Amino acid sequence: MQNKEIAQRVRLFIETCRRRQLKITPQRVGIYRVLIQSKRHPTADLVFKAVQKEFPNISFDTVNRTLSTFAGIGVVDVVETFGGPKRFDPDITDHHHLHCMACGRIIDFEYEGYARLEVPKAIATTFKVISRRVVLKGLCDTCSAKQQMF
Amino acid sequence: MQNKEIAQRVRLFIETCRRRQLKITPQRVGIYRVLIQSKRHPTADLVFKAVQKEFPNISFDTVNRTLSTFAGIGVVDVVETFGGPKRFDPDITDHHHLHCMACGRIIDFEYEGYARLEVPKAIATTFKVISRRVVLKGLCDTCSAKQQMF
DNA sequence: TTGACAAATAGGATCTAATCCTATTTAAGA
DNA sequence: TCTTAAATAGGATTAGATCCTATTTGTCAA
Repeated sequence: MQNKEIAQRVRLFIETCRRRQLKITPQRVGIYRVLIQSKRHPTADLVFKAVQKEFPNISFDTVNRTLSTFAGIGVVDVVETFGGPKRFDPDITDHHHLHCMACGRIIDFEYEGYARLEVPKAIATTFKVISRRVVLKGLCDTCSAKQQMF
Repeated sequence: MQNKEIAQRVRLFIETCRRRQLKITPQRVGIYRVLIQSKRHPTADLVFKAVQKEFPNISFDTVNRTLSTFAGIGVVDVVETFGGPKRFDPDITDHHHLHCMACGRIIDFEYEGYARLEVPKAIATTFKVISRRVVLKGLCDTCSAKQQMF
């Protein structure tokens, strides 16, 4: 990601914080910068370790709490998992997930075929849908090569 | 669920265990019976508490380990969550999920529109898909009535 | 600018979920 | 039966997440 793009996204992020009356702290900006540059679906611990390079005294609690705050204002997504630590997704545009059941890897993909996954009418009336995603479980190429047991 | 249906499912379950060379222990059968009669998506702890009524000395570890074993042989599903304890789904037929972001409730639904969610060709060649599910996040009726903040 | 105040942070304590360890028991096949 | 490997109970340990409180800091109004 270009420095220019990062700066632009940080600017938008700051706007969002103001709109939501969240204080702009150096920690929050630092965490956000790490997030948008991290490879996909980091855990709080991974973000913590990365942010520590810039803020040696930052606490895990701050990172974790901040990630939840970000999720609350829609700046980051919490992705579906099948156990284990929470994972965050800085890519909040529409996309879908493959989950490898053997190694736990999550692979993003986009597909127009799912572009307008329509919500059944019966549901639309009782449930306010905010995001929609297709989740495919299975085995990635490396893992299915290794084992025949599934 | 009718006693007759339970007995039939237990019979099939026992067959599956034999096929996989798993010993048929009273604990396993007890856990399985609780599972198929439990309301949807119980945690290991919930299953544990229910099974304790029949087996006062059963340990949590046994229940938890057994649930993983069951998931391994496809007798139960581990469902996607967004943090918190693992949840198991005794309904292994195709269906989809609504997740309420406020109360955490998971609501099952079926919809023919999603019946044969085709897997993109590019993916089918590198990833062995075992299950497919549409996951909708949002707010259930009770929660969206309470809060306007999303 | 400065001062006041609510919000945010650091750091440790606590809680909860999950897994591991080991002695004992038990299912299943010979 | 007898044997053996698998499974269990129960406690210990680990990992992830949250909570608590004293201190610091961003923001807004004077």
